[in-house]
Amino acid sequence: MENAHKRKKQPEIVRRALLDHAARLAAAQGLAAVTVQAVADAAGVTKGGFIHHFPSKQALIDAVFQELLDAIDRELDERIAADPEPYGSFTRAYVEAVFRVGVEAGGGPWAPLSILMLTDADLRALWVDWFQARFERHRATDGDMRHAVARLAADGIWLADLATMALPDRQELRAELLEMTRRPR
Amino acid sequence: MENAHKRKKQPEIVRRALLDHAARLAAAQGLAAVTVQAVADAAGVTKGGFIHHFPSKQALIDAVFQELLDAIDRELDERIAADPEPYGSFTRAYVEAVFRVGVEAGGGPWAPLSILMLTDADLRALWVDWFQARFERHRATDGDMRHAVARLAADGIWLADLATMALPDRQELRAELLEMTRRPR
DNA sequence: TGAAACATACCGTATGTTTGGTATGTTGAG
DNA sequence: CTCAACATACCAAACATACGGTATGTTTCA
Repeated sequence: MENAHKRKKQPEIVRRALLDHAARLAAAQGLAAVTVQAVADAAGVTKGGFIHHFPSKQALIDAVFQELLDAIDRELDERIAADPEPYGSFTRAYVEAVFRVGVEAGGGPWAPLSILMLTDADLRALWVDWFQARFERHRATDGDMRHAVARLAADGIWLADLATMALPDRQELRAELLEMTRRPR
Repeated sequence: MENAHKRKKQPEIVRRALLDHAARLAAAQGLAAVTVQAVADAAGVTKGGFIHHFPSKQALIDAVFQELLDAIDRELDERIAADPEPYGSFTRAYVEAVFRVGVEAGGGPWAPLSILMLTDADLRALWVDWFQARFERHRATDGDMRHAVARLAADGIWLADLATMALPDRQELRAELLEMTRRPR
């Protein structure tokens, strides 16, 4: 993507590249590595070009975060819709989504999102708001203490993944957490 | 602590202040806010004074991290020693230590330690090593999957605390996790 | 008096942002 | 249809700031 000056203009492509590379950089090397210069370089654009698409660095970060949040939102919706049993369906979707990360190459939306929210206090607040609102919708089916424990453990898992910490057998762990979402007999 | 130049010199006090304020800053505003200047100011000292006690910023960060790790290590030892039942004692200590944070004012060692290890990759590695070694000592009593789940949930809890996320009734949650550390009947 | 415990002044660098310009696309009046 | 007027999409450079670190001076204490 060299010399954008003399090529056909493709603002959507550039904008997308900026968002993607920012997320990638954050996941790979932390938020500190997400500098305007680095992102611009990765997207094949100068700092000026960067600032044309996003008025500030924070604006880009916010946009990335919002996109990731939306992606997770959609993923949860899909999983819940595909689940025949309403009871605990939200928690199951949450757990499954987290476990998907370890499998996927890019790590899905979770990896960069984790980094961002752990580093930036404002984004953390956004995450909290999002989760509260989301959980409110599922309180009837996922309000049990066991569900809360399962989700908290899931959080612990992506935290462990983030730190590349060794974990007990993933499949067994996954089964255990999913079992907690079922109605106790 | 103004004008350290003309007051009685108290190196231990200053050194302590540097460590404490660094931890406090990290917990409150992230590792990015822990600049040499900010820490020095908070401790009522100039950059020169800072550098006299710690040869570099990283040296301070490392010292803070090591101190927090030691503090947690001791806390776990004490709790385990006071626990009459060996089975699951490490996990119980871990869970209880995490729950103490929400109660304590400063947030205990966990808050700053979390921020540090989540932001700094090298410190993360140190944490992982520490935990591996620590866990190895307790594999016999705390090797069950239920123990792992309880600890992961505990991690999720201090993460929630970090983000000041609302949680279900803490006492009930604590009881649930502790129950998971007991021998299944 | 000498060393420890600071303070002051300064440097190089990296970063986010601003500015001023240029090339490309779009639109609407005649 | 066309061409002037405008808007969009960039580039290149300069700028201001904040950072970590160094070098050197000054005060206090044993």
